[in-house]
Order: sequence, then C-alpha cells, then structure tokens
Amino acid sequence: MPRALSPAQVEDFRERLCAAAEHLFAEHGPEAVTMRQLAAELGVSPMTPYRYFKDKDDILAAVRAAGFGRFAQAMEAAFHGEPDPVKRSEAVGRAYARFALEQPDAYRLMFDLSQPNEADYPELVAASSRARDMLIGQAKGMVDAGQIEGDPVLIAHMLWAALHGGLVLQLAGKLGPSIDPSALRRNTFQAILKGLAKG
Amino acid sequence: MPRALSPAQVEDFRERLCAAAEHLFAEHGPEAVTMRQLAAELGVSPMTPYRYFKDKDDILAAVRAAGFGRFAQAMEAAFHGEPDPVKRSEAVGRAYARFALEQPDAYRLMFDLSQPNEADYPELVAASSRARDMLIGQAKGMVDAGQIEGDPVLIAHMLWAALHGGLVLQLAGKLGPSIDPSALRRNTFQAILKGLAKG
DNA sequence: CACCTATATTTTACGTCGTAAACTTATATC
DNA sequence: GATATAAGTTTACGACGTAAAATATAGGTG
Repeated sequence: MPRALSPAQVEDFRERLCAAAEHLFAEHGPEAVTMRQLAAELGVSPMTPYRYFKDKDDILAAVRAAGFGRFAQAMEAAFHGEPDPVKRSEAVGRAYARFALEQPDAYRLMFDLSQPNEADYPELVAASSRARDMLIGQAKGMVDAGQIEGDPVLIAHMLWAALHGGLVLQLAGKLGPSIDPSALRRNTFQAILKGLAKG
Repeated sequence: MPRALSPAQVEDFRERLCAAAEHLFAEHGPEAVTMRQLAAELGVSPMTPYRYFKDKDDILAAVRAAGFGRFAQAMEAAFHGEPDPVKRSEAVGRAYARFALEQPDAYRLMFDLSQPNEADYPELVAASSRARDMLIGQAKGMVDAGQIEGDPVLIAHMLWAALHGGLVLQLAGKLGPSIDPSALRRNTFQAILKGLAKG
C-alpha cells in the first residue's frame, strides 16, 4: 500500500477505534471486550489495531483520556455560561453530576480504581489534570467573590471529594434505599459551603 | 475418599482459598490472578476449587464479602471503644479511613465500580449493608446528642460520601500534588458538621 | 477381608484470548 | 518496470476459564 499513512489517516483510525471501544467498554466492561471484536467493528483483521495502538491497555488509556476531555469541556461550558460566581459554582457542580450520570460508563472508566498504571500514559495524565484544574479555578472564583474563606485548592478538593463520593456510591449501588441521590448532592454541597462561610 | 466432606472441611478449604485469593488479588488485581495460580497456592490441581466455588466471580464475591465483614468490625470496635457521641463520630471516621488506607486493596475490591453484579451474591449484599447500617447508627447518635440537626440517614450518607470520595480520589492518585489527604478529610468532615450545626 | 459404591480430585480437552512473527499486497520512487 | 517499504492479513503460540471424562480413595456391606 502507500509508502506511508498521513497523520490525518492515523488519527482517523484511532478515533474510529476509540469510538467503537467506548461503546463496547461501556456495555460490557473493558475486560469483556476483545481485540478481535474491536477489529471486526472497524471491518479490519484482528491484528490491524496493533499498528495504531501498542496494546489493549493503550486503547483503554486513549478512551479514558477522551472521556476526561469531554468531561472538562462540559464543565468549562457550564463555567463560561454563567457569570455570577455563586450560581457558577452550582452550574459547574450540576454539569459534573450530569456528565457522571449521563455517561456513567465513561465516568466509571475514568475514575475506576485498579486501572493500569496511568502514569504510563502522559496523554491521560494531561487530560485528567485539565479536569482538576477546572475545579480549582472554579473554587478560586468563589473565594475571590468573598462568599467563603480558605485555600481555594483545598476547597476545590473538598467539594470534589464530596460530589465524587456521592456519585460513585450511587453508581456502585451502595446508597441506602431511602436516599435521593440528587438531594444528597445538594445537601452536602450546601452544608460544606455553609461550613466554610465567612465569619 | 471419604463418603462426604464435613461442613467444617468445606469451610476450611473456602477460607484458605479466600485468604490466598485476597493476597494475590491485592497484589496484581483480580483479572491478573488465574484459577490455576489459586489452585497451586493451595497445592491442589486447577479444577479442585470448582468443587467449593461456582466460578472465579464467586471467589471474588466471597473475598469482597469478607472485606466488608472486617470493615464493619473495625468501625464497630471504634464505636464501642468511645462513649462520647462527638468523639465517637471522629473515632468511627478515623477507623474508616484507617481501614481504607491500611487495606487499600480490600477497600478497592469492595468499592470498585464495574464489578460483577453484586445482587447475585446475597452474602455480599448482607455484608455491605452491615457496614452501611453501622454508619447510619453512628449518625443517629450524633443527632440524638443534639449537636447537629437533620435526618440521620441523610447525614450518614453525606459524611460517608465525603469520606469515601476523598479516599478513592487519593487511592486513584487523582488528588493534586499540594493536597494532604488527611487534612482534606478532616476539613471536609468539620465543614459538613459546622454546616449542619443547630441554629 | 473383599468388593462395591459414592464422591473428592485429577487429567484431558475445547474454544477463546492477547499478541509475536511470518507472510502478502500494493504503491512511490528510481 | 523492478524494487524497497510500509499496511494489512494469516498463522501460530502459550495461557486462560472451565466442561467432561477418568482416576483414586474412603466408607458400608457380604
């Protein structure tokens, strides 16, 4: 075939494979999806994906990084769509929860414990940091607006931990039967802000 | 061999296999551990474990249930070791965090998303509920003591979500480099309690 | 004691997996 | 048009989970 593949063609193949992988990973879990299935999905032979990805873990890392990209994007959109710093924090929080609940499998993949060592995939580390920086910037805005006091980085992590914790317990089916997950999130968010209020 | 295996012998084999499985799952992740390895660890042939467990998922469920058992036990010990309701809440919280950090692999296994459907394993559901009820009882104590107000079930879940969220982010390596995980837990806990304080 | 039967355990076997290596195919250059 | 080179396929290997068949061992019975 041609002497070389254009970078655009390479990127195209990678993206098509990631799209297929995301669907299948979501439906059956990454372990249950085989390289042979992924290849068949693109209509190529089982070994062809190995030209574009090192191995299966490499595909998983790419899918996770893409998830973090969309995740950060969703929160950034909420951030820029709301000028008031207080409403803004709620908007970003809602965007966070909406992403986790509308794309639970992506969220699962992104934050699942016991994934292959993510330090081996710089692209994944970068995408993940982008999402975290988004949350920190958001907390900075709240502190600057004078509503609450404290270290914005710490505050961002407090709100993040509370939000994330509620969401993963919900996704793992661990919440008690009488608990309304969205009320849980709202109450926790408000309690923390009240606890951090100035004075 | 004998006409039948005594229940005690069956239980003994199951426990020995779970102990070996817990170690190996912890070190390499459940997917990386093979039935052949587990059998070899007990010095039996690869098919022998199938007499005592339905399949590999059944072993995983048993290991997870055992983890929840020890988890609830650790918190119950902290609870009964401290009569004052306020200090008690901190003691239980510390016991929770200590368990997660000292037995991170057990904790990972217990709360990991994308595990096989846990509803298929009643023993696992029961063990998991026991841990949750422990946390709810603890919150009830705080409300009854008059320090805070609100629905104890909701409050238990708020504190649980915040604690769990901070711990899984820590275990997943997602916390920012400047964050002290234990300070994060303390601050979040206190902010929520302050936010829920009466008046 | 010898023998039979029921069951604990092992052996064998099958289909599937991830992927290494060899092979095939098709152009871009000379 | 021959050739080098890279894209894609085929073949092959060792390991996996586990079903089925084979084996071995302990009673109960004559």
